[in-house]
Amino acid sequence: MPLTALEIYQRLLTAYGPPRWWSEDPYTVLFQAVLVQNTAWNNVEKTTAAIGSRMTPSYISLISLEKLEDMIRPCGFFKAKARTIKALTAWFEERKETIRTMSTEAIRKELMDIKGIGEESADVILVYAFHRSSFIIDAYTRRFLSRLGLDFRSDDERKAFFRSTLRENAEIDGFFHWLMLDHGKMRCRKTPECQDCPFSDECNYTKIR
DNA sequence: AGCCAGGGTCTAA
DNA sequence: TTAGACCATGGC
Repeated sequence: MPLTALEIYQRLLTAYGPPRWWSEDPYTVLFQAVLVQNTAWNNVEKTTAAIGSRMTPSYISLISLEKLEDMIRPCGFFKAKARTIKALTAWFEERKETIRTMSTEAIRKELMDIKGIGEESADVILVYAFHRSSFIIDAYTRRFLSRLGLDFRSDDERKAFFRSTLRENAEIDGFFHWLMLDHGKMRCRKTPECQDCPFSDECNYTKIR
């Protein structure tokens, strides 16, 4: 009998909870969601720390594209990311008063229309910046499911799996995603020691690299 | 010394 | 619609 999403969530909560939110500041979520694209979180943290209190919509929209590129260079793909952050910042400044009146789907479509914002970044922003329900499927999530023997053909199928036993709720979606990151960082990363792992019975880690 | 990291875009078939 | 090249830096 395979695990359900609800059972997975409950085990993660017991093992690692309570989870932390990405950031209380919505703009920090937008900014870091772009920086972290195919990039180690370590680099994002260093870059964010160096930017400090200048990481505001008004400052970022004020400076030149080249200056922004230099500020985020350590995160890689800096030309593309700087353009994306500029566009995202302009959108946020224009829209921030009306976002709460918009449907989740409407916000998602506008985010996806920004070049450099794909499915994952849009979902991260929806959940952690705007508290809208949406499942975030990233590399950690795919690895995690795969190690539990849960294989899918697409991210839509992965989302459907989560949604089948969990109601639409932004807090649950955000906490769940963060718990999977915590789990991946603590357990399933460089070492195969999984004795205390809440999924030791189901996990395929040793078989799957 | 490679390989990988919390992706996304563009192109070819 | 899907696979593969490409973008770029830092850490191990």
